[in-house]
Amino acid sequence: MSIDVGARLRNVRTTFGLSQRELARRAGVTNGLISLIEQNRVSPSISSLKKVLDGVPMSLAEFFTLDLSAAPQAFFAAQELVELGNPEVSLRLVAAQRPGRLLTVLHERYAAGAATGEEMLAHRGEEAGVVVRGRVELTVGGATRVLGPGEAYYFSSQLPHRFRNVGREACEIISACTPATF
Amino acid sequence: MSIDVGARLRNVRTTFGLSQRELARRAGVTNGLISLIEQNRVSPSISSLKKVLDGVPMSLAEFFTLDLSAAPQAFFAAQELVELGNPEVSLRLVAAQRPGRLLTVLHERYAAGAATGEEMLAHRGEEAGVVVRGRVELTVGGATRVLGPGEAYYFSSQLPHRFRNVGREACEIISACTPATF
DNA sequence: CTCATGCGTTTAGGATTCTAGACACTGGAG
DNA sequence: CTCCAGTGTCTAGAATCCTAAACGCATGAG
Repeated sequence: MSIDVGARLRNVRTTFGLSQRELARRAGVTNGLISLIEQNRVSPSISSLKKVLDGVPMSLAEFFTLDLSAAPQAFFAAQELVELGNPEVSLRLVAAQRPGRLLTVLHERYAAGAATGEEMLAHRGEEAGVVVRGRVELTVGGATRVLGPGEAYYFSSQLPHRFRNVGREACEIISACTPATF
Repeated sequence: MSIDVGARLRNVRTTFGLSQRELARRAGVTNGLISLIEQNRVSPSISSLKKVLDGVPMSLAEFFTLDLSAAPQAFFAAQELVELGNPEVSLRLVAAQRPGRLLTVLHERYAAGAATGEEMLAHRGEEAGVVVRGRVELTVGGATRVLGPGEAYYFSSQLPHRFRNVGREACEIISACTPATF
């Protein structure tokens, strides 16, 4: 085998921020299998590799087309950003496929009235961003503020936080956080 | 499995004019395995599918990227022709990937002094072509003739035949044969 | 500290793939 | 016709994949 399936899979999995167990759960296989494949201790059957990639999701064609030796891509067209959200809250990730990435940079778009959810978010690291369109209500550790175009934020992600679009139009934010959480 | 690996492999194999046994020999596997894969009776491991495709040859990326549902390609850039020969005798095949192809059309290029080999060729079907550059000596069933640019040939492929470049420059031929032998 | 939760790894054994060889069929030569 | 060489298919058993369950190691909470 000249092609390193294990390294490819590990790259894909970590790029999408999944643990072996989480990917295994989504794919309907065991975490042990993911481990064995990533160590090249087995050469998976097409059917099981297909199942695993469905959990990402990624096609077999994309998987084998990945060029790991290529110099990291520096520029990305809008269409190249990877969509992680839903129709209400669109989260478009910059450089999703870059291995060992330390930053998560997102182009976020909230429909009118949309929010990050009922529960407050809280995770490790720090995050910051700038509003580019519309008006967004940001709550951080008990404090709440409405931000408009050109205004920005920066806080420790451990503080419970939530974004909510309080305007009547869609709003857009460019955000970053570290370490990479997506 | 939504992806039909068996049909894909059978398409690839027949497109290249190989029998299950011949492909198996080149790939270093058994003909039974080729049969089982093509019937989707097994889901091959990546390592064995890789071995099989190496016998064609074709990469895993190409294999999974094949779009069998696409309308047949009608036009081909020079770079899209598939090289089947060697540095001495270059054979560039038109529409190599088209399944169920009845014709083999080649852009052939012979280096000075190069020939199709010591042995005479003989196979089923008929073939024809036109010389576009240089001078080529063509032997068919005991008769020999030197052809130059604009001259052509047509014969039953059962007759033993051989091509030899007798000029001092490279020569080129556009040839066709049916049924598809490559 | 202990405990709980999460991580990747390892292993025995059941499930599947793969090989070696035989089988049946076809087309061409003598 | 027989014989030969080619084709694809099938099957028992060896080899490999895959699962289930455990392990050891971290990190964070109480």
